[in-house]
Amino acid sequence: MRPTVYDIAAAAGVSLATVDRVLNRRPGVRLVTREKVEAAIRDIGYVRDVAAANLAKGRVYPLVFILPTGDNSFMHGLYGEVRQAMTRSTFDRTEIRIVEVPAFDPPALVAELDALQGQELAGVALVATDAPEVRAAVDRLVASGIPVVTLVSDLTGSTRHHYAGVDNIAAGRTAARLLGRFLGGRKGDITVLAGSMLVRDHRERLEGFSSVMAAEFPQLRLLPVLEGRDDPEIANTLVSEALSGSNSIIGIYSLGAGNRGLLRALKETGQGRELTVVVHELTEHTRIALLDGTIDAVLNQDAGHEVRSAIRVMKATADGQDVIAGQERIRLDIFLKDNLP
Amino acid sequence: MRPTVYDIAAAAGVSLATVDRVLNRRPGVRLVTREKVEAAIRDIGYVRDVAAANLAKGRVYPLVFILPTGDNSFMHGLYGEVRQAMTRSTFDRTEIRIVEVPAFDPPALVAELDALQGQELAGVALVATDAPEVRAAVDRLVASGIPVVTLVSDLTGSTRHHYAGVDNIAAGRTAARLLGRFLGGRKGDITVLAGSMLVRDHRERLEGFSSVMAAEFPQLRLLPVLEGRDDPEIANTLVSEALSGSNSIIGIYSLGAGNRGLLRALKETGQGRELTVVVHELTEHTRIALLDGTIDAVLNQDAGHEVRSAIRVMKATADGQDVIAGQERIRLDIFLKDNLP
DNA sequence: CTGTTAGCGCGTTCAG
DNA sequence: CTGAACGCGCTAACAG
Repeated sequence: MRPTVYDIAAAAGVSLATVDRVLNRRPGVRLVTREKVEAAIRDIGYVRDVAAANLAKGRVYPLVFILPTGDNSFMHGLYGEVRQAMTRSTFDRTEIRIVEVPAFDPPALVAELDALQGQELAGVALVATDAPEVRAAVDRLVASGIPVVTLVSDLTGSTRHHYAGVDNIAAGRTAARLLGRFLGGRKGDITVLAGSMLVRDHRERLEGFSSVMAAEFPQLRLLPVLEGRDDPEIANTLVSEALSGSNSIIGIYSLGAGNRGLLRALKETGQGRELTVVVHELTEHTRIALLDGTIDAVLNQDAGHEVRSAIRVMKATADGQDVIAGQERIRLDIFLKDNLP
Repeated sequence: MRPTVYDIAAAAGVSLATVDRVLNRRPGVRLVTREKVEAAIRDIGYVRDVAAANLAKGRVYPLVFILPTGDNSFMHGLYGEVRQAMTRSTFDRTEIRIVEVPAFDPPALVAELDALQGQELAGVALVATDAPEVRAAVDRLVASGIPVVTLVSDLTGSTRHHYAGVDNIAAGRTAARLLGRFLGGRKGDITVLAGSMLVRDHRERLEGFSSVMAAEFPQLRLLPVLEGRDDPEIANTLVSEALSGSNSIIGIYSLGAGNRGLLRALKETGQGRELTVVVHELTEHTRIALLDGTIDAVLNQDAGHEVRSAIRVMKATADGQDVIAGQERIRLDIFLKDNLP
């Protein structure tokens, strides 16, 4: 039988309350007593039963997800996954609240972040816009003792506890190699469609993409990046213009959202041209395009996995526990038409 | 506050013990009483607190993993993951036992399966060898009330509760498309190295591979399948012979384990030839080969995810709960040299 | 057939 | 600074 608080009380020759105080780092225990108890804990190899502790405490984990507004399928999916998680709240002992902020708007994000100060939270997850003031606001939150995890897009250099998202440099590199190899030695131009260079994930994807392109596929030339703000309308316009303006374009890499617009442009302006296309995020639109051959590969991050992982990590961080690293690594999914879920 | 057993007792006008009896489908309750209680449960929207129940019961989940012996990195990895899981046993309330059986040996597997009958188990996970007698033995186990999940290789047509592994037909199809597109229109022969046609996962991969090859890459011709029994030595011999015997081979698909042997053959006999190679399972060997360009893509199943998923499913099945479907889907990982974990 | 009661492992008053 | 005692939501004897 696994040792309990009774065992350690007996071993240390103190009462339960004292054991509890040292377990929960509460004041009111003399140094000598504390050390005696800590020794006992180590000796008998005690591990706290979190379930029983939570039961006794009636613990719930109040969690906040800060998500950007935005009319694209990926964000819709992300919202959906968070709502799914809310569904399991009673079971998980979580209490999830969604806060919406305008996309690509650092001041708005900072305001929401600061508004969370002082609220008794077990964690906040945010899709970070990469700006110094956001970094500072996150650091303030962390300093106030709240577990913070970035979701989808990271905030390197901040003190956030964890990042629940894919390695975007690797994603860009992978896209470059797929595109390069699928083009099989052909020579021509590549157009890159991004959302905004204000978010780190897009910048990183571009960085990875460019470096592999330059190093390994010199016969392919990168055109200036198109910024579609993850908006289908803008994306459509930009890609249509690009395609009409040049017929040396043989490949497209769409590293942001708003692919609905890209697909429309491909169907209309791209009609009859042989384009190799790699895009990010599996949605109902990109799925169909993959199946009908309009695009060749989809790189994806599993929003459900990201949300569940973020929750696990926030809970664990809130209790000072550690997590299974391998389980929390968000993988880059590569979908061809053959391995769609 | 979420309703408890007390609330339902009050609502139904009975005692706790009676409530407990109907909750746990135990005998000793009159039909009318039972119905009254069930109505109350529905009315107040009661959901049982599994953690509290497990605490009260002192419940542990005795689990058995039946794994094949075999000197290849994938199986070593799988063992490692199960051992990792054993590490978390106290935390998970699991009690995991590993049973080893010779690989590709239906009678041995059946014997072990039957030996498990009557043991009070919360679940058994097995890497299934696909044979009618195995199917029957699994069905017997299921009939005796033990949750059974297949791991890595499925046993279609049996009554196993769940399969924790990748879709191997999709894996084969994906391999074909990667190989076909990476070869960019070149014409030549493709060699397939398998472990054994006795395991369903290998048969399915071959099936998926062949069908996409035939339908979409007619310029590529499949050579007769090599069966290496997932053994590095045998694989080395077979591949070396194949390569020496023909110089029209331009691609290789290794759909089983034992890639150490394949890699040796490629280094020695394949020296200087331009081969496009797709293999299964990321191991220390295939990782290096991917990085140094000996192979072009690795298809992988995350053994850690498979094991954790199998455990979650067995526990849930044992308690009659349901699982998050999306979470238990085992994805096919595609690794290029750029997105290695 | 049904009800009472004492725990499971832990946290938390409230006296001492 | 320390200890005794009760309760979290649920199960399991043991009575009736």
